[in-house]
Amino acid sequence: MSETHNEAGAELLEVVPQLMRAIRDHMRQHRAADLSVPEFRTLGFLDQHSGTSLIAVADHIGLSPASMCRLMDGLVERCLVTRERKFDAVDRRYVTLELTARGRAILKSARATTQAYLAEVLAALSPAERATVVQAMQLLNPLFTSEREKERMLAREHDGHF
Amino acid sequence: MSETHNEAGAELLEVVPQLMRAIRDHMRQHRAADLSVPEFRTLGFLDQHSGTSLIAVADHIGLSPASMCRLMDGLVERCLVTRERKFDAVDRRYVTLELTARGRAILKSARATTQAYLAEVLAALSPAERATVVQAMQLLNPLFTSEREKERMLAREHDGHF
DNA sequence: TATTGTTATACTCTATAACTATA
DNA sequence: TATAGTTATAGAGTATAACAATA
Repeated sequence: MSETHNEAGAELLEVVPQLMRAIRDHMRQHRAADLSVPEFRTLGFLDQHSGTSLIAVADHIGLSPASMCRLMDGLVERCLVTRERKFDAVDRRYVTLELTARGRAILKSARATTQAYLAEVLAALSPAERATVVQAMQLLNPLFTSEREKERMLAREHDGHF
Repeated sequence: MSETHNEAGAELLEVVPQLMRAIRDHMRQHRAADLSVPEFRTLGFLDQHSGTSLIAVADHIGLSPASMCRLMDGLVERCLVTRERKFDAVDRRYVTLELTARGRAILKSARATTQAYLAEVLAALSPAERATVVQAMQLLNPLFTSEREKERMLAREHDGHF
């Protein structure tokens, strides 16, 4: 366990909570979209994986199935997502989740607003510095996907499920 | 608002919540220290700013004074922090917050454990890649300190308070 | 009047456990 | 038996508002 490992770890531990708080506070203040961070991420996942199942979303976002189920209740109630049980499905235990037109619109608007806020803050950096940030995020991204999701993605390759 | 701003913003929005969840989940699982992320950060701040006030900590961590007061109740109850009203103080509205020996020990242990976890994950990166991560965090750190804390640090220069 | 800190209260987020339906 | 999803319940975390003491 070298010094550089620990230095990077220490920096993450210092900075990530601040970043997270800034993002969360911004989203909370911005009443237009009225999405929590997990709700926002859920809509983003459904946008890219239309028709996916509850457990798949839960694994990706990192929530328990029960919590995701409740979160989804809220999204369905607000008409941002449709949740269907298809009785002619191959496996009738699965539910089919899709964005509505309204869900797509809200996602787009929330994404634009939050990215604009972040862009404003990041404007203090030089283009080269921003490139460093992008690069770091791309390095970190694959390291912190949940074990469950990795298993699911492997299983998908074999089964062709979803 | 150039493309690079938005790209960096988009990456942050994608990756930061995942990082945060990994950190939080790890801390929650690790029952030894039994600290939430804000509690951990609070101890860290008190370690570096011994004798500071409630509002100063609240501003730094990004919690309302009321929430920080409750969080501090818990730390005091667990004998990790002392909270004193000094009746010979210059300004008797302020409270004096300090780590106990136990608080310092718990902080050190929690920091070691979490950094070890992160180091393990970051071991998948090359030294150069880890350096990129460190650099990015150091760039982001000053950008996301709260407005209130900036004001407070300016005021401190004038007043010599704390 | 303004600020520090506290208490009261309520709401959001999340997890665990127990359950149903399907495989 | 095992898995997908749901419901019930409880706990953590946080905010707002109202308040006390001090400036």
